[in-house]
Amino acid sequence: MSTTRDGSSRTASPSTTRDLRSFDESLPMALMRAREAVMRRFRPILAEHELTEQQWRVLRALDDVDDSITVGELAERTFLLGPSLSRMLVTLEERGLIARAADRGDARRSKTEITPTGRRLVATIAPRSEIVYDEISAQLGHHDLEQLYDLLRRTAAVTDQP
Amino acid sequence: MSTTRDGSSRTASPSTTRDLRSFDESLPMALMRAREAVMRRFRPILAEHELTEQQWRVLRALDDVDDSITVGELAERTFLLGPSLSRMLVTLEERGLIARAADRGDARRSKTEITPTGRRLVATIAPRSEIVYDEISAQLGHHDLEQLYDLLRRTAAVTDQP
DNA sequence: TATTGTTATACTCTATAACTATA
DNA sequence: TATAGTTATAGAGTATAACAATA
Repeated sequence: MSTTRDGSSRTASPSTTRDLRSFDESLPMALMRAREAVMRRFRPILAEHELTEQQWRVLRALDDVDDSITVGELAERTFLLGPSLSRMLVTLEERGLIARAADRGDARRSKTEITPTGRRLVATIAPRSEIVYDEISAQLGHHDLEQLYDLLRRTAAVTDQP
Repeated sequence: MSTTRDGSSRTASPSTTRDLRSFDESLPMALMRAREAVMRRFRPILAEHELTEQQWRVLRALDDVDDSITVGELAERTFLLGPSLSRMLVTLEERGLIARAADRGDARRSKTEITPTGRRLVATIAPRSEIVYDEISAQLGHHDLEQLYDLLRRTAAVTDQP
């Protein structure tokens, strides 16, 4: 690698002004490429179960919490907008994968939880997800993988406070 | 961090079977969160210039190559599907940001290039992109940032050959 | 017969605003 | 008056198939 990023002009650059890191090497693209590589293996598995990537995010997020959570909380965790999520929850409820109930105490809030059927679906898909994970773990090694997580966490933290 | 990922059951896990890494900690989500953090700062800049994230990817990819490239090549580099790209190119051409011409030699191929207007737009936006980049660079430090790139590259390589 | 790119079609998600009902 | 969630609406991207032109 060893790309010059110290503010000086880059070696192969025809421009005198400071360049963007080349497209292929830009951080957003590097992140997207890594994610694509992971998801490319995983999307067919989801498709078999007629789940979109976003619906899977919702199920996984709900599978993680033991209790039910509000729509707002769920939107934050899944990076989905309220309106998108709202309609997705209708679909997932119709499929019996999630259940909703009004919050006792604050009737504006609607609490969502995953159903046993939903948990079974997650449990069915989970092992296939592990295979992809293991490939990456084997490739990078445990130490480097943890380091990747750490670097990603620190990157995400940079712009957490807008 | 130090999550147990060696195949043994996890400490806080109620399940006897092998768990998924928790949703928040899953690799795709970690990658998405990092990317979101970067793009959250950048999207408003693109919106000012009425560009979507995908249109920006196309312009950046074309700005990178000195020559014109085929639609297929462009699709690969930008992670866009042919039909999506095809329609986007019409829009970008109408805006005078790109130009297309039939390939001499193989009339099936259509070669695309960025126009001077397109390059000016990229040059206008680029410095704002650098600010975001510098924040991350400052936070992680040069060494760790390069390491992040290296780890992302190795992650992407894992599933390159399906 | 295979390849390159475009069109057609249906669906999903994004994004913003407006609305309902609570608080 | 502010908040939580839904509905409305417009637009963009995804995905697959079908198609035209060319190799």
